[in-house]
Amino acid sequence: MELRHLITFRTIVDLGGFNKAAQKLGYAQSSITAHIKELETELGYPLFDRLGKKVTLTQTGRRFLPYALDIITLYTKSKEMIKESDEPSGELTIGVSESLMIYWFPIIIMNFMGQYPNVQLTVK
Amino acid sequence: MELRHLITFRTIVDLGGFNKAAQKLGYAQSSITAHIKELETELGYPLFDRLGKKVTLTQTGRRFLPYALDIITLYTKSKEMIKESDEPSGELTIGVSESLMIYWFPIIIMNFMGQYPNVQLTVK
DNA sequence: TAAAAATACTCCATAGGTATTTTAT
DNA sequence: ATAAAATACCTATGGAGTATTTTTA
Repeated sequence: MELRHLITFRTIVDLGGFNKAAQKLGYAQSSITAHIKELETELGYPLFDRLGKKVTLTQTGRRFLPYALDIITLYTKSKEMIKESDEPSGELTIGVSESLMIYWFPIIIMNFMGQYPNVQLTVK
Repeated sequence: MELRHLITFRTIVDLGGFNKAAQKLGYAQSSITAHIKELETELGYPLFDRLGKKVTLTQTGRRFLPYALDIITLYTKSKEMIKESDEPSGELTIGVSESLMIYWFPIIIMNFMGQYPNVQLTVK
């Protein structure tokens, strides 16, 4: 199972067609066909009814959709989580002289807070 | 993202090594290395600390594991669900003559009930 | 006949295997 | 010295594209 097949699947459902999905995802139309064919083969059932110009979810497709969506969001979240937990976080207290505070510090603080939003900064 | 990479990942964690995972999953050891390398590249972080003879989960690996497990079970469930909803289910009531009932019916019923466990069968 | 998907084909990337090398015990 | 993973290399499969054909509205 390839995540990008699920993404293709979802995109077709969202946009209502293989062509549109191909455009949006930057694939050739035939690649979209291949993605879905792959999924269908793996699941053992067709996901779409092909009716010439229109394409509709089969019952299997309708049932499979929520699983596909869940898997996509799970993987997305896992990546976000990894990224986030790589960032500095927690509390940080620093002391600084008044003169420095006036000239340089505001800029430095702004930069820092922008870069590390999960650090709770206290200035004394 | 390839589901089989996640399965490989889980198997390594379960068995505690690339070689054992390779054996269990029927891959060559180098393929296991490739699977993990692929995952690590995609996530942007190493999943294991390689310590010569031993292999340990990194912090990222530990954090990613539950997501991997969830994705695997989700996909597995989706396939089961599709299979099940393909099977006949519901209630079925049939009438049968006594003579037939005595000789053939028991066998037929047993077969039927074995094949379609979701059909509630009533014999009159 | 026009719009959309399937198919045929071609090319290249990559998955998986074998054999070898590296590394920590 | 040994057990385990990484690496180098090779082959075959398959993923993606282009061009064409099929289909039904």
